[in-house]
Amino acid sequence: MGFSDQILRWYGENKRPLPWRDTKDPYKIWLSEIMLQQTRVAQGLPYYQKFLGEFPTVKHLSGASEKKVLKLWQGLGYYSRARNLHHTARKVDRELGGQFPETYDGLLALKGVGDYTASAIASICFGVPEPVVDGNVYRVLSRYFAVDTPVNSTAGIRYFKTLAREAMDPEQPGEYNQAIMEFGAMQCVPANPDCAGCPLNKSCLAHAQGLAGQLPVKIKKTKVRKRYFNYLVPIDRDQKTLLRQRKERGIWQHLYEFPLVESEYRINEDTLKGQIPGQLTGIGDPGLYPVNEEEIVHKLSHQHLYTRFWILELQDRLDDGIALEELEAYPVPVLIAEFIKTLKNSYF
DNA sequence: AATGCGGGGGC
DNA sequence: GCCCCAGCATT
Repeated sequence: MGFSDQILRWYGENKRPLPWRDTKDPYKIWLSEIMLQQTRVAQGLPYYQKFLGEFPTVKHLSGASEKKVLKLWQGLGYYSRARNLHHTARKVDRELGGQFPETYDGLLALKGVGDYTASAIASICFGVPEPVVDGNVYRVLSRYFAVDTPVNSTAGIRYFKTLAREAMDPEQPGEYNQAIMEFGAMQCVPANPDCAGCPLNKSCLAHAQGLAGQLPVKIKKTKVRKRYFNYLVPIDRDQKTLLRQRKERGIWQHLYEFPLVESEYRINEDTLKGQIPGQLTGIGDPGLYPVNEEEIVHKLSHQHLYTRFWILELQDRLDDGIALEELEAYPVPVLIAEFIKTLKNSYF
């Protein structure tokens, strides 16, 4: 029995019943694939259900505001996915007659759809024999065929795509693609895989050579940047506050946050006072009170954000003040959402 | 060819 | 603390 047959047999006996497994609706498959990019099934699943409940069709998603889409996406991370999702929904709805492209190339042209996602949709929805290569596939193939080429090198990416194409079952590409990914997620796991209990261990080359724990090989690149955030949380005489939308490139694009004073190094209270924009203070001398003495360290993949929040008590009225109850309508980073939560529990 | 982009969970 | 997760866009 060949590799693909073994994978498909294992899948038939072990697959999880996931909601996108019982459909070939391109909208639902596309939605699930975008959400699961660099995201575990357990984390993405509740978002998938939420989105389908709110937007049953691509037309519903197209008709929503970006703000609403980002709000529903809040907490899932990599927010460009949500922006591209919204953009592509409008394109499909308004320019493609509500129909998703049915070819690999057509799908690849959509924003937010790369090689992996185009292959996934094309194979699952339209039976196109295009192999998916995600983190699971890299791991399974590198072990089963004992390949130590770094999977994130240029040569590795090309090699594994070819290997994946040769290993797949072109007769049932959708089933096979889901099978190998599920096998990687459940059986051929990154750490401490249960090779003794694996039905493929007799033909797995890495297992024969005792190399399973050392594959796949990756070129590592971890450099964490430190940033220092001081958030000014205005409270005006009407108990209203202020949010601003992040427009610049970088983290959290298009999400909202309180007025931010950022610095390359840690600053003290007096320095911070000098950095408060006059536009914010208005008339009178505002009171500045720290909420957290100890910095909150918010960790992103490549950044550590050392953060303090300050209440800025204003004498007069904000022009665009937002009542505390209205804050929940705005898409905000988890760091801000957590703060708002504590604010409601303590300060008010 | 490299880099930036979130947040959560496992070990 | 480090690694990984149904990757993609940009430079």
